[in-house]
Amino acid sequence: MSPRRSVADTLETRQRILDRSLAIASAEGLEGLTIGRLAAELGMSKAGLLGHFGTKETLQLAVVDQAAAVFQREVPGRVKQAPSGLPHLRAVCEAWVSYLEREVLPGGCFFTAATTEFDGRSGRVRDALAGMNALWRRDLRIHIRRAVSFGELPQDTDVDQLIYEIVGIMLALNHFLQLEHDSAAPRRARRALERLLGDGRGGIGA
Amino acid sequence: MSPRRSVADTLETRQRILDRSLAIASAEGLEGLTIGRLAAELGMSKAGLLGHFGTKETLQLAVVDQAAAVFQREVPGRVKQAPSGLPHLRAVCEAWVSYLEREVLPGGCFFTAATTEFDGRSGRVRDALAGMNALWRRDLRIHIRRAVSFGELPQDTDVDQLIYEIVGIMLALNHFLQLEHDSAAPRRARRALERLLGDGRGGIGA
DNA sequence: CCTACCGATCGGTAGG
DNA sequence: CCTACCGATCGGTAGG
Repeated sequence: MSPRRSVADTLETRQRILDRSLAIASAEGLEGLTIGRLAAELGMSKAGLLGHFGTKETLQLAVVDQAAAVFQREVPGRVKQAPSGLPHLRAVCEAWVSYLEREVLPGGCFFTAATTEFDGRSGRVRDALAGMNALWRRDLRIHIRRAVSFGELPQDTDVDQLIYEIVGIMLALNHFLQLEHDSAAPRRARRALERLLGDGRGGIGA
Repeated sequence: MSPRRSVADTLETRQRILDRSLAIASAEGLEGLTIGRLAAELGMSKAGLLGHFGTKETLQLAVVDQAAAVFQREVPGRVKQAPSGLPHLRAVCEAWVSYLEREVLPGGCFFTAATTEFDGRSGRVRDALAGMNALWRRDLRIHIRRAVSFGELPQDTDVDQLIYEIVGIMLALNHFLQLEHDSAAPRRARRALERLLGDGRGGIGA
């Protein structure tokens, strides 16, 4: 009565495809992820592979979700125990730096690469990437607001300005690590963050 | 005696190819710049087009040079009259923000897009991009050092830290403009720069 | 600068 | 999950 492939096997295959896809896409881009190459690396046929996703765009959307899951696990997932407010914000930023420093994914931050690749286009992949970025900024905003309400950051802190500057620090970290292989970059990122969030005196007033 | 195509005509055609190539590449990436599409948009044959460059890689390298020429004209070229030292550094950064704000190239900063696209690869294009980035950082370094020696920035300024943070501000500007179409981003960039370079008191000490 | 052509690869489908 | 196949496009070349 049981099918030759159980549901569990199917899900496992799907996960294998996604893991390999994410590795390829973070190193070579979401367009560089081609069906033929992916099938060859996985030792399966293109048709068998496409059976799991239907089209390349659906695969790309699934890869975006997978990347978000990895980021969620490696950054906010590592600091759940940090006290609310400024300590949590600092812990999240440190986990973010560490995530980039450890090169969890080959080619650095998947979202930086994919966002830069798709920001000039339109369609569902671009929208999904923009949505993930917006969700993450919302997380940051929550932590910043808490830190302000707890008096750990100045009352006149410009929240969006602070988010802007944190994002810039992370983009620069990815840039100097990936293009220059600059091992001093994580230190520079931490120092810049320290200046923004260090002791509550360096905050960004209005 | 004169050839059907003069040297001037040939150079003009070459420039037409480069201008169009740069527009395509900054919007769609250096790999998205395909010979067939470029030839179609220019109303010429692929063979005629390749006659000017030989291979796609040579074309890509020429596009990198062209992008550098545009950046040179639009950023340092616009502030030659600014007084040496901190005023020059601030003028260069303002021209850089303005360059991104005006969207001189469709799709934003060509170098940001191309660098992210090629940072995980090897080869001449990647090396050319890394070289251009290094040259530009050298320019910034010169201006920062002058500002320090003139006493306009603190003596203990960490020059590479300052470059890191300026680059982050510009990467974030490109990110928020291109992905979020956030019209407040230039203001945030200027504010962040003001905090770094504003009045000589916000400098980055060691 | 052109036409005509090459092998390779693209995303995807038919049929099983 | 497979084989076999599709039309389209890729970078590039031969020959003029």
